This record gives sequence, C-alpha cells and structure tokens, in this order.
Amino acid sequence: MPELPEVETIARGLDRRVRGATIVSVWLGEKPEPFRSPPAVLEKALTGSHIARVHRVGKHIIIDLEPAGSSHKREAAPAQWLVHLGMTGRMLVAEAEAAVLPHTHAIVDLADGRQLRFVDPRRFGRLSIAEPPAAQASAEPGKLFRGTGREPLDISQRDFDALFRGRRTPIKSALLNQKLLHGVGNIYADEGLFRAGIRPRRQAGRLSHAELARLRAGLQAVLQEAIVLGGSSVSDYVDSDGQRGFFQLEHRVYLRTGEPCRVCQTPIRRILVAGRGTHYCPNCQK
DNA sequence: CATGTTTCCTGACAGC
DNA sequence: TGCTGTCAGGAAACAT
Repeated sequence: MPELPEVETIARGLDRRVRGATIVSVWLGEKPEPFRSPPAVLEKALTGSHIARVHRVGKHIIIDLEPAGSSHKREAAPAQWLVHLGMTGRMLVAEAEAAVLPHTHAIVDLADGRQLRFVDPRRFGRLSIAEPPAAQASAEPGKLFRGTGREPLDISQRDFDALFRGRRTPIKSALLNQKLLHGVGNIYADEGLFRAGIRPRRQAGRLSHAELARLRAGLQAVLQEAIVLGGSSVSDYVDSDGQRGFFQLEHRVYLRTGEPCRVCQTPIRRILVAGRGTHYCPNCQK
C-alpha cells in the first residue's frame, strides 16, 4: 500500500530513469476503472509529449509533460499526468520485449524503445490528466495539480494545529483524511501516533498543543526515516526498479498485534477505527 | 458541513 | 485438490 514514503521513492526512481524521454504512443486497456480522465484525453495529452520531470504531491505521482518539438508547432499546453497507485498499483519501466504482466492497464511507448507500464490488479489506482484552464497557457506548468490537502513534511506547527481544531472525529480518522493532510495512510498514521504517545481514538479537536507538537514531530520523523529506507514493503510493494523497501523492519505497532511493544513489552492491541485495522500500545499511548 | 457507512476490486488465506 | 467465505484498504459515493 503505497503512502507518502513509497510514492516519493517511486517518483524519485522514475524521475531518474525517464526524465527527458519522449512519448511516441500510448495503449490503454479495456477496463474503465483506472481512467479518471476520459481515455481520449489521456491519449491526446500523452502522445508526442516530452517528460520534463517526475515528482510527488501527496500520494500522487506527478509527471510533468511538455508538448514535443518547437514551441510554435501547435497551441498544445503543458499538462501533468497524475498517477495514483491505490492499493496495488505499480509503475514499471520495461523494455518493449519484456513480458506484459496480468492487470496491465496502460503502456506508454518511449522514443528510446522502453515503456512505462501501469499495472494494478485491484484497480483502485487512477490515471488522470491535469491541464491549465482552457485558452490560458499556465505560468507554472509544474504546479497545475496542488493536491487535496497540506504536505505533512512542509506544514508549520501553527497550520498543523489549525487543521484539527474543533473536530470531533478520532485523530486517526483525521490523519487519514486527505483533505486535511495528504500522503498519510494507515501505516504512517499508526506509527506517527505511537511516536507521539497518542491513542488513535482520541478526539482530534481535544488534543493539547503539546500533543499536537509531538504528533507533528513524530509523523515527520517517521515519514522521513521511511523515505531514507525506501518505504515499507508490506504485501508486494516494490519501487520502480523492483527493489523492496526496508522500513517495515522499523514498524513499532503496524501489523504487530499481540507482539510485545518495543518500548515497554506490553502486547500491541488492534482495534477498528474509520473501518481500518489500527494498531497501538495501550501502555505507551494515552 | 461534519461524520459515518458502503462500495469498488483481486489475491491471499482459512476451513472444510 | 478445490471450493467457498472472509478480509485487506484509498477514496468516492451515499446516508445520516
């Protein structure tokens, strides 16, 4: 399940491998679920474009596109290809001859003979195009898509506190809400709350300033450490080079139900919050 | 508007 | 072996 650190790792790998490549043609599969923009829009924006940069916003991979060739060819505007991996989505760079995996929904042919392939068995992932408003050449093509919430690694403490003010929902639900913070999913919500010593069901709006400061620090620490280790490989996550991450070895609560807490040896407990498996230490978290 | 619940999907796994 | 049922979860749709 790719969250912020996994998506960051994948985006960095893709940037290294396909930045500067030119897209010559596109194949889109029959299943409609992966296409959040109409297939015709995807096809038109991608075909003939040049990949200027690959980066991350929240859990989205952003591929900045530029119209190919000299600028006065057509009035084609810069656009962005947005990829959300959902639960099981993958973006692979492959040689054209390589076997096509089952559940491949899109294949983008590059001028150098390689391909970018989107594979997603569960089809929770989504491909879309962000374009500047009609007839208005965007001044900042790299920033068309701004995401749905705030970046957890950039946000100030003041803004972080304001996100949760007055909310009666459990803090874990608030952390998963992409309209508040984006990029945090089930793993890093649980791990961040553990580091902050806060129980997942605590009402978001009732946390003290000190607790919110610990939460922001814990969340940022866990995200940054995970990026360094290439993300968490639970189930079958691998990055764009097919490499597994190693942060799962550092998990203190996630998927450790019944195992002793690494700090106090109390068995880790599992409950359901916002419909998701939620793990915490009943002794360390208050 | 805020919050909770249901839905979409397939692979993995338990139980028989 | 092979079938059935259950579960996982991000985010949108829907209900309260």
